[in-house]
Amino acid sequence: MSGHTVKQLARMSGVSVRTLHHYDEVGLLKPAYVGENGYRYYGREEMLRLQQVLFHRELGFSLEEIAHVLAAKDFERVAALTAHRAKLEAETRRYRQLVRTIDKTLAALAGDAKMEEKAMYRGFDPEKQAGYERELREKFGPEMQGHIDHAKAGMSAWKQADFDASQAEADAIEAGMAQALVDGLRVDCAAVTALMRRQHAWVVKSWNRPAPAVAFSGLGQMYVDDPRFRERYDRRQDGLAEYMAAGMRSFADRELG
Amino acid sequence: MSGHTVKQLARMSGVSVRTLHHYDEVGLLKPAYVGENGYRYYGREEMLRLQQVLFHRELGFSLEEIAHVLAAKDFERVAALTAHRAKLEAETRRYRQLVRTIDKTLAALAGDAKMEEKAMYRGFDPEKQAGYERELREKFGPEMQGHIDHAKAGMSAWKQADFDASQAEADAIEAGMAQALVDGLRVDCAAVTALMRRQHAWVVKSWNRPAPAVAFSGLGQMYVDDPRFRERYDRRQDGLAEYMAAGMRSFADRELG
DNA sequence: GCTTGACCCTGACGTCACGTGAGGCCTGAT
DNA sequence: ATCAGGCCTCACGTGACGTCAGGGTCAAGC
Repeated sequence: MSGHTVKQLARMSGVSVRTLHHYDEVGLLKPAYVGENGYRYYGREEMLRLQQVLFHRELGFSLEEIAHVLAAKDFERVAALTAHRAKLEAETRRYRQLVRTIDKTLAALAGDAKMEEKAMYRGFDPEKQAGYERELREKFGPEMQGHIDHAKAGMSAWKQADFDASQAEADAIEAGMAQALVDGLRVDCAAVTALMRRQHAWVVKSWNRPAPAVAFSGLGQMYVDDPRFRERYDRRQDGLAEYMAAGMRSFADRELG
Repeated sequence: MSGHTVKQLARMSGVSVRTLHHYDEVGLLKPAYVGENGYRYYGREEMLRLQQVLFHRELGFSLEEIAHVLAAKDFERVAALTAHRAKLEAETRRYRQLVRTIDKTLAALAGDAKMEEKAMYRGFDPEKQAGYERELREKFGPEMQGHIDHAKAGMSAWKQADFDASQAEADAIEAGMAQALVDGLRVDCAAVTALMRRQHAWVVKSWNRPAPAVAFSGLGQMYVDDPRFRERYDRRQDGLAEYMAAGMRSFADRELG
C-alpha cells in the first residue's frame, strides 16, 4: 500500500505541492511515511486530516490555530468556532462600514454630497454658514434653494441659546486638545481619550444623530481636508487639525469599533 | 520654517515613526526636505498627503494602490473606489457565508443534545456548570477530566470577563420583570416590552447567534418547564417563571414574527 | 542499458506593511 | 562634559505559501 505521492494528493485536494511541503514543514500534516528516497507518501488518514485542515483554512483560521483545533476535542472546538464566528461578524460589520464610507466619498466626488457637508457644518458658525449657502446658490443655481430651505427647517430646533453653550463646549475641547498637543500626549492616552469622549458626545448632540466609528473619524478627516475647519484649528495651534483627526480616528477605532 | 520631525508628525497623525520611514522608503510620502544631518522634515503639504494616505489605508487599499490613487485624477479615483467597493462587498458576502457554515458546523457538533443544552446554560450559573461536569465525569470516567480542564481554560475568557456583565444584565432584567409582576403590568405593555427587548438582546449575545421567534418563546417555555430555571425565577418571585415565559412569547409574537 | 520526460527532493528568496531591535550620530539642557 | 532623548541606517521577523534553482528518481520506450 504505497499511498499517494504529493502530486496525487495535491490534485485530489486542489492544493499545491508546495502547500503540502509547507504543511509537512510546520508539522500540520505529515506524510504517513517517507520512502528511503525521501518521497512523501500519504494514506487515507492523512487525506481526511487534510480535508479538516482545508475546511478550517477556508473559515480563515491560521495554520497554528488549525493545528490546535484539530488536536482538541469537541468541547474546545465549539469554543474556537464560536470565537471565530464573532471575529467574522466583526469583520463583516467593518466591511459594511467601509462600503458606506466609500459611498459617501463617491457621492462627494460626484458633487452630490453638498447636503452632507452642510450637515457637518451645522452648529459651527452661523455667519460662515450664511456665506456657504450663498456659495451653494451661486454654484448650483436657484433649484438648490429648496434644499437649503429644507435644511434650515431642520435647523430650527437649533436655538441660539443652545448654540452658545455648544460652542463653549467645542472651545473647551479644542483648548484641551491644543494643550495636549504641546504637551506631546499620545492620542490614545487617557487624557486625550477623555477629551475625545466629550468630542463624540458633542458631535452626537450637534448632529442630533448617532456618530458611529466611520462617521466620527471621517469628521476628523474633514477637519484636516476642509480649509474652513483647518483654518479654525490651525489658528489656535499649529498641527491641531491633524492632532484632532488622529485623536478622533484613534477613539473611533478603540471605542466605537 | 524647519517643519516637523518624524516623531512630531507621528504623534500628530497617530502613526509610528517606522511607518513614516517606510512610506519614505517606498516613495509614498517623502519629507519636504532632508537636513544635512539626514533628518527628515515634513511641511503642511506632506501632512495633508499623509491624511489622504491614512484615509485610503483604512479603506483597505494597499500602499501601492494608494500611491496610484493619489496620483490620479477624480475620474480614475472614482473607478478605483468603485472597484474597491466591489471587492469589499464580495468579502462581506463571503464572510456571511462563512458564518453560516460555522453555524451549521456548530449545530452538527451539538447534534449531541447535551452540548446544545450546555450552550444554552452557558453564562448562566457556574454551579449548574459544575453539576454538568460531574455528570460528564460519571458517564465517561476520569479520562474525561483532561478534556474538561482544557476546555475550561479555553472558556475562561468568557467566564471571567463577560460573565459578570452578562449576569448583571440578566439580574437587572429579572428584577424589572419581578417588579412588573407585582405591579400587575400586562406583558404587552411598553415597560415589559422594553424589558423583553433587553432580554432578547441578552439571549442573542449569550448564545452568540440570532434568536428568532420560535427559539425565543421556546426558551421562555423552558424557563417554566425546566426545574433548574424555574427554581431560579421562583426563588426571586413567585410566578416569575410563568410571567417571563408569557412576556417572551408575547414579545416573540409581536416583534419577532 | 540508455535516454527521455515527468516527477521528487531540499534549500532559499520574495511577498506586504510594517515591528523590533542593534549600533551609532546629533542636539539641547544641565 | 555629560546625559537623555531624539535621529539615522541596516537588517531580521512576521504568514502562508509562490517561485525558481539545482539535482536526484522513476517508468517507459528505444
